[in-house]
Amino acid sequence: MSQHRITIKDIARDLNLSTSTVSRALRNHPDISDQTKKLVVEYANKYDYQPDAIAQSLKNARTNTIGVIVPEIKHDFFSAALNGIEDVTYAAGFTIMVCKSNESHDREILNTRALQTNRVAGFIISVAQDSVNHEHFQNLKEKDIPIVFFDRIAEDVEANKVLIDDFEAAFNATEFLIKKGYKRIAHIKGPDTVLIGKERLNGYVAALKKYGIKYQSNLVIPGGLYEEDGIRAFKNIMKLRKLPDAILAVTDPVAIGVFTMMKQKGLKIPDDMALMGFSNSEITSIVEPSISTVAQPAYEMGAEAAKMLLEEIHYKGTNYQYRTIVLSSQLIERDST
Amino acid sequence: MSQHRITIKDIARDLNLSTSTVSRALRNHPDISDQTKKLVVEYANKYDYQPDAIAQSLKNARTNTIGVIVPEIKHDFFSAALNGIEDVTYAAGFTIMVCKSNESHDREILNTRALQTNRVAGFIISVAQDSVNHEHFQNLKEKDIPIVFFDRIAEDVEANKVLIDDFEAAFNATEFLIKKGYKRIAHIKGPDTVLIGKERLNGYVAALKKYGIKYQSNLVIPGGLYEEDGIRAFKNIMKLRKLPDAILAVTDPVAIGVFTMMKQKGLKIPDDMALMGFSNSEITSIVEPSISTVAQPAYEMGAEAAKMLLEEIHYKGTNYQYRTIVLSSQLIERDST
DNA sequence: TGTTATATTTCAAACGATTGCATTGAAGCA
DNA sequence: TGCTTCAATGCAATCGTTTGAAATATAACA
Repeated sequence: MSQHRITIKDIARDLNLSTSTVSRALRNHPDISDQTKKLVVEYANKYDYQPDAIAQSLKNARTNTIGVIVPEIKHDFFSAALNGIEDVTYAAGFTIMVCKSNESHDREILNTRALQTNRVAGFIISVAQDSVNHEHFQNLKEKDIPIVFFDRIAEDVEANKVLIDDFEAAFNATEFLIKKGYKRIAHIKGPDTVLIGKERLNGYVAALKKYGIKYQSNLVIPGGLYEEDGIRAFKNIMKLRKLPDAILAVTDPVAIGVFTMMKQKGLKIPDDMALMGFSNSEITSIVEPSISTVAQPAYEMGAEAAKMLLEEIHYKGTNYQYRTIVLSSQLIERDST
Repeated sequence: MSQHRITIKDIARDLNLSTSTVSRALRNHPDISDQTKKLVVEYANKYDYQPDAIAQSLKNARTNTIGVIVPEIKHDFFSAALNGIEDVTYAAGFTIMVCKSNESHDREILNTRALQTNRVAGFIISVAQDSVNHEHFQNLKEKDIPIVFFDRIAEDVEANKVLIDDFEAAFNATEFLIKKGYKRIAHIKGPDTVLIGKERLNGYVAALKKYGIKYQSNLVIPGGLYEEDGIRAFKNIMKLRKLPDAILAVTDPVAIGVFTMMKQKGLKIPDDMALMGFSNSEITSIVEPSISTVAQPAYEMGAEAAKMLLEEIHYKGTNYQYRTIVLSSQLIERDST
């Protein structure tokens, strides 16, 4: 019943050749005569021979698999990035192993172990929110396993990186709000552990400063990255003695959380309060009023990360130079501001 | 620099033991003395020994990897299903290789080949829209590689399957619209190649019949599965001599396409026309008016598919019985109807 | 015909882990 | 002392492929 797959040995036996000859014939080695090559290749095609990637990997000490670790899959930004990664790696004949850290440091560690155990040729990682240290990444580096970080960078790890200029993007977004005439702009910030959170906060602060607006710490609301964080933050905003007239949320999901709360409370957007998100999730363009946001090129970030990783994997020289690619983000003005 | 990973051989050499003893000690084989076990295990921990999954796979003729093929990643339904799959397989010590068919038959074939080459222990598949035949799946079956299909089933392949009762769900949705008093209910259908499309259409037709409403073929609009299909279909609907008073879309993305067009055309939802989607994407609850839809338990479908697959992989008996799990869908009434 | 060069092909080891079988050593017993 | 028994360990083959080196066959030349 189970006709197990045909191997090089089978071909060698049936054709009265040695496995080495078959192997070389299939890889078009110059030593092998055209006649033999033809024979072998035809036989291989006839019986649908496919080399065993596992055996090849063992021999070559390297797989054609890329390990990908993301905090979450069901999230427009990450699923778009995964699309980009998959397309590029697929085109290069690689396969991706996808792990999800669930924003947990421990699970991220286990993910790196599992993927390492599977000898992936390299890693593409977006760091978990709760990642308190990066020993597990340093560990990979010590073993010379290439890593590319995207969006959620590990600052202290030397590696290729793909990101947008979060500082600049937040600066522009804030500047935009200021120029629109908003006076009390609140910012719902991300977790302190995540670099993008810090950068975006800094951009916000810098823009206020440039326009001579006094920075008020009570207008910076601790938030998070997801919808429930936005909901929680909004409730805290509503407790303020004096309400802001605009909110800059650190991510779109946070903005969505705020958005639903605003509607629920009967607040008019943008008249009572303006709202701005971050990353141009599909949803921000469809809700009403549509939400202004900063478009992050998620697909491209994934694709660029994959390209860089493949480049590093194939690099043969001695001292490889890490790069950081900063993709441009784009402010998208909609009805919420 | 690159301190390559430590192997059983290294341990054996350093401890003056044979590799067999080390291997057995690590797997807690009864033949090995406690003293030796302790020695080996401590040494292994000290140097962070991790067995090479590739070598193990080669020996065992089986990996701890599950191959997943979905038509698309950036889609609420699939990314939620992927979450379910990842959680279950992760808990079982398996890793997933994710491929995306882009709804293309050819790419689906190449995906199955690539994953097979990587000797995945089994497949979880949602069939591509353009999949014209299923030889590549039959091929896997002949090699006794377990497959579980979810949502987009291959009817003609005997295997485990996870789906919702699309017929019933569409029937209920249509019945619901009828009871709400809608008289001319149009249906934007999916591609004929996809089973869920056919089933949903049948459910729609059956409900009309039950309530003595004459089936009008011009109210069944060829659509597709995605937003652009909805947009296209809506344009065709607007060409009808007599407009429908409700639209049942085959998927949420299609409904979203219709939704944006309706807004653009200034149609009042649900007064001018009601709208109903399929699968409860997050977005349907946030837009205004919110869109009624049929909730598909996407995460659970993925999780169930993964559980079934693991069960089949671990099955030791002789004649395995395939099952089809039908998860219940739930009609969610919102403002669009 | 013997020698050398060249074209093909085979041998054998290797990748890292597992496992049936053989070996070793010590204890137990007559 | 010789034999058996049993626990503990080692040997060697194996999974499927690759690859340096050796072997063989063929041709070419003197």
